[in-house]
Amino acid sequence: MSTDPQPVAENGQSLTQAERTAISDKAMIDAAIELILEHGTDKTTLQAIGEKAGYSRGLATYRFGSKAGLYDEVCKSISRDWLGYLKEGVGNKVGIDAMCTALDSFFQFVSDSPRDARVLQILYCGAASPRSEYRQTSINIHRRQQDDVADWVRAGMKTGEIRKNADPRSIAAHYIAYISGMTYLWLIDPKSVDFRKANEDMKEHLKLSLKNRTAT
Amino acid sequence: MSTDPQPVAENGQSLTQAERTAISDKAMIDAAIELILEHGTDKTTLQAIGEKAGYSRGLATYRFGSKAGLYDEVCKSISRDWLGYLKEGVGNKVGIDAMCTALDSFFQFVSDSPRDARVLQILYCGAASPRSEYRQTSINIHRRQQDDVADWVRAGMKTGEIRKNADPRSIAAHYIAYISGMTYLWLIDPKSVDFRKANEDMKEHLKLSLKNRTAT
DNA sequence: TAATCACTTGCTTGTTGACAACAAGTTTCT
DNA sequence: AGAAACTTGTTGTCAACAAGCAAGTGATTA
Repeated sequence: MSTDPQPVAENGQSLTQAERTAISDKAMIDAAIELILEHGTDKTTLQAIGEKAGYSRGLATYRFGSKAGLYDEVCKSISRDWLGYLKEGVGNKVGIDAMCTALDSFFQFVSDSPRDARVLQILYCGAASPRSEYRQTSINIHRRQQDDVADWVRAGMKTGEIRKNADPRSIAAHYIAYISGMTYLWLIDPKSVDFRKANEDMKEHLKLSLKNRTAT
Repeated sequence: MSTDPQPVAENGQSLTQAERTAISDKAMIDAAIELILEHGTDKTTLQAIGEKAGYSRGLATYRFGSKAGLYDEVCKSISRDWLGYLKEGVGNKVGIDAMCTALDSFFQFVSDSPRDARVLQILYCGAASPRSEYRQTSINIHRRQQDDVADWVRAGMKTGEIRKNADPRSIAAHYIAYISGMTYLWLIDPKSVDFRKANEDMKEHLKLSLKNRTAT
């Protein structure tokens, strides 16, 4: 629909194979994001995805193997974007500062790309089903997020900023659970939640509960 | 399979219509819970549910209208159980005490009925999809939970236990997001999370951040 | 009280259309 | 010419609906 079924480069020359697959992959992932937003994962069909991307009903299966395989790629694709925001914002920060900045980065990501953020959350939710074929992707992402946060906490403890009796893993679990749960609440019922205010409160809360009070 | 297709009361008398539907409804909801745990929502079929419950492949659709209608009832059924735990534990408590006790009640529910808890979380996740037919049920439940928590906070502020500048709605959102997110993490990757310890930390955290420090 | 008959409700079976997945074909690049 | 991208033909599964069968209900009559 939106794309030429036989795309041609700007200069009129024909495309390489690699370019063709890159273009069609992106077109299908974008189409999938649009359709998931509109109809949810269950009710979007591979036919609709292929045709919205400007190809045939069969290409999505051919390329990604299965519906779950495509969703897995969508999940990874959006995650990469989000990771870009995170790296840009947090950089080499550690401790409370890193945790607060990551909250800002996430809010920025949700504000800039609410559609992607919604779809990512929908896909994470889909991974909750037993036998979900992209569950492992969600597990890996959430494990890694918890590990990163725990590292920030440990580093903050080393500098003396964070109190010595903090439990990095437990704090990381709380922190990631907060983001995950908040995003879920925002997804199903945006009006019921003031994401910005909640994040500001969370930042206060982190400072209050993690700061070393015996500090110099 | 497990139940007689034409059930008969203990005394040998035949059943009333109401009894028959109650029995078959419960059998199908129980069967759905088992099958969702094993195969997830997508891959459990109405045929499998009907037959596991001891009836025909068509009864589930006939009774609940659709697969989503059945899942909606499963969601409500488990929610009622959980609400029982909550009422039993919290009773008329308010403030920090209510919030801490609710965490204990939830952990108790998850420990006593991990299968139900898992299925409930899976269904909440399913409600994240746009056009999910039981999304409204999830919205209502989460709204109500946030309202209850906000009321506890307000009541705690009135008694002077909770600091005057607290924002009940924001605190409630954080609290419910924590539970929701934590349950998700536990669901997809039980090993990555120590639910009991996280709850203990959360309780500490609530006391620390909500207590009125200008108190008598 | 007991028998019967019209009606309602619970439940099953037949059928249809939509869909994912696979296989075999066609077109485009190298 | 061969390989890779892409399309089309086909199959089995499933949700949903519709039509029918069986069991329960309640009023009437004797």
